Amino acid sequence: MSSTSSEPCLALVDCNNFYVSCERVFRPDLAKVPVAVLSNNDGCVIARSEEVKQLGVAMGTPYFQCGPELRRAGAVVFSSNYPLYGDFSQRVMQTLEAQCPRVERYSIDEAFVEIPGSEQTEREAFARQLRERVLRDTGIPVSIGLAPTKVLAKLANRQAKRRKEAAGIWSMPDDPEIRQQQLSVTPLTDIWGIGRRWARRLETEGWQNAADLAAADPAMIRLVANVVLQRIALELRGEPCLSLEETSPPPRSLVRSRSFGQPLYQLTELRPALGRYLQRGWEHLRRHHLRASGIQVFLHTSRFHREVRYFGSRQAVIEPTDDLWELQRCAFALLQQAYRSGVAYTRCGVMLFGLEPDQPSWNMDTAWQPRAELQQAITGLQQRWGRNVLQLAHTLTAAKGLPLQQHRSPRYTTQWSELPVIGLH
DNA sequence: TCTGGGGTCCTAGGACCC
DNA sequence: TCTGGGGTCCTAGGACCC
Repeated sequence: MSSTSSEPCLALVDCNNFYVSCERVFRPDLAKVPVAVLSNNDGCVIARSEEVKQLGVAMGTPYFQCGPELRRAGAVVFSSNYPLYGDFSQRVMQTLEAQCPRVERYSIDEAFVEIPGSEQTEREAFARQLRERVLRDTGIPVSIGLAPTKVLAKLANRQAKRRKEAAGIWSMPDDPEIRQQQLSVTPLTDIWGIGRRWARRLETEGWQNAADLAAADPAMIRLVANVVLQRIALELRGEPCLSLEETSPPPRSLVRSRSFGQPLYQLTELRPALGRYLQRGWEHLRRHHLRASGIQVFLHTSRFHREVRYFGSRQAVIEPTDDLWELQRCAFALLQQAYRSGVAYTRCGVMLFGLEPDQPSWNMDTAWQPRAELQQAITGLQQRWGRNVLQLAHTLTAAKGLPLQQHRSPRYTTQWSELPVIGLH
């Protein structure tokens, strides 16, 4: 077995139980206590501490089902606090970028990084140092999986988390036989990019685990499935097909939507809710100097009830704009078209698509000038005082559609008024 | 009673053009 | 009025991810 290899080495750095870890940074008293974080509207469990996993509470379990059990176990439960998690994510990523030659921010709690060094021991030492650094600088524990490709790094990360003796760092073995052995006990659904559907499909073709897929003829996989699966199979063999993307292309669309705290029936109740989501989307446009050339509005009933079901949506292509009032006029018109009366709506939302960079306003109609200045003023005030300093009045009129958030922790790092207070005793 | 939100990529099929 | 094949673009829907 060679401990030196010329293969480039990637690593997947993944924050452990990320949202829970964020909550614990400011609540060290919860270090050994079962902790769970709920989705918006306090609907499902979306992050679990080790203790909660031990209880057997699965990811995505509705809170109303596992709530009693969590209470019996003395668990502490939080509503999700995205400003806090976003801020911690930023800190973790910046720490990685300061230490690693190349970094791809993959999600709020994961990054692919390039690991320097030609020997496994050297790389693992680097990874170990990186792990300690992130923990020291941010308070967030991470796991690191090392491998020559992204798909293998994902699997290595799983082992880093699973194996106690790994202490958060695990390398995919270089030796082909040992690696094959490892892959042969890896079910298809553990592979990044293969969900339940594809796993079933591949099994009927005779591929039962990751080793089978790695050994299969790539052309055959292309034939049976598609190029995505073919690339995954090649990556399982150690042939890189997915490169490290340090810069991501700007998003082409954005969605803002929420479930309501209680069902809504009337257009007059839906408009303020939609107005709030639209305003969030508009803020994104302004922050990133974008305009939208299309808008879609959707609203629907609960997926979980048998009574009247309805999923309505309407869209329109529009002149590229970042004007809040114009967007709102379109959104409300579309809402009106998609709306059916007598239906219990549990969620609505708006999608802005065809996003493009804001052009200098060479064609600015003078009639629009005051409105552009007004928008500029709003953006300025929001940047200085926070987004809630100014909102369209009608969005405040009905609090009915507001989602439940009964367990939210303070926004320790993003609101002056919610800074943690350290007392001397 | 109570079940999240925000994305990407690929494919198939239709419209249209040369 | 008859005749063919191939390319591009767009959209809807499926699958997957965190």
